[in-house]
Amino acid sequence: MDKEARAHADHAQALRLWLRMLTCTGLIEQQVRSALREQFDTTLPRFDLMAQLERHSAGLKMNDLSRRLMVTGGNVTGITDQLVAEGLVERVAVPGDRRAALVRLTPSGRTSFAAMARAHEAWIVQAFGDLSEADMASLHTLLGRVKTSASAHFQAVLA
Amino acid sequence: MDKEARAHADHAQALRLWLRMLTCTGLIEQQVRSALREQFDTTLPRFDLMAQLERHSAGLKMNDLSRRLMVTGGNVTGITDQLVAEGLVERVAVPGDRRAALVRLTPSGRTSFAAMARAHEAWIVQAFGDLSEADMASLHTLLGRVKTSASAHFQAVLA
DNA sequence: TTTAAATATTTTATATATAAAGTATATCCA
DNA sequence: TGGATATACTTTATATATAAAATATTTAAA
Repeated sequence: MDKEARAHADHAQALRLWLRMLTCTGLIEQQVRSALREQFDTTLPRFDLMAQLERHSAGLKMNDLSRRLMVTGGNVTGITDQLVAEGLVERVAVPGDRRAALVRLTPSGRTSFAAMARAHEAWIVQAFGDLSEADMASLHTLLGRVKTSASAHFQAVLA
Repeated sequence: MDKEARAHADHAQALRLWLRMLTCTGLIEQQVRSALREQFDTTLPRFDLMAQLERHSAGLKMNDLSRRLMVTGGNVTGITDQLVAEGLVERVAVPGDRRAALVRLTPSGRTSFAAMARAHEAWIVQAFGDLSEADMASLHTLLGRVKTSASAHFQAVLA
């Protein structure tokens, strides 16, 4: 196979791989969304936000949530408003800074999240159920390489 | 390690793997969205819809698009409306069925998509640039297992 | 110390997305 | 044939998501 043919093959391979990644992620994500809605009457963005707060019991500023969830601040405002309306989360004033507000789980939110997290874990374990521990370890390693590679070339493409 | 401890380890491993999959997919997807917007003033859903039409030059029914893109019919209606407004796509009556409409690329849409597809391929190749062919092959195989596993357990969770 | 710049968040306008209801047409079958 | 069903699509209401503008407050600087 000459250089050009090999380069062409690489392109097709990378594209096929990307499509399969999207398929896998989408498949599991749809399942999680669907189950969250049916079993807990909630959504994935709300679950994700609560998961961050669960790890930081003192609360997080909107800004922190925005960075950790990798979404815009306006988005965090909307989801937080929903969760506040549902009594699962509360905004607390920050003593030294009247611009900011800490968001944290209410007791009700903490209880509610615990149940969802248990179920969520079970869904994920089930989704990967046919893979051996070795499979999962290899996959984790290879995806680590993808993460590094994609991050490294991110700036280049934007520039 | 006893049975319970091993089970616990599995859970953590599956969750970590899932989070890493989400990170990788999100990283590349954000990059693609951003580049599509900056370089072609369009969006990923529009690109995806046009990609389907490119593969079926005779056109696809809304229904087909909905299944292939794995989104609801209402969603396809909205994106198609946008593309029609931009002159990239057209709705054509189906001879035997007055309910249905074929959607297909206009000449302008075909030209426009060709340029985007070329760039898209380059972005993806770049994102996976640090992986060897062997890495990509392994990843493809392992993700095949994930796809099968997640599909198999999909019904079980919903039931 | 007043202004300028930076930070934290919300608001606005717009684009996806979904589920569920609505409209129109086709098909089936008694 | 003609009414029940199914199919194809759109519409509606609502929830995410973004970018960009607006608001409020803090910090830095001249």
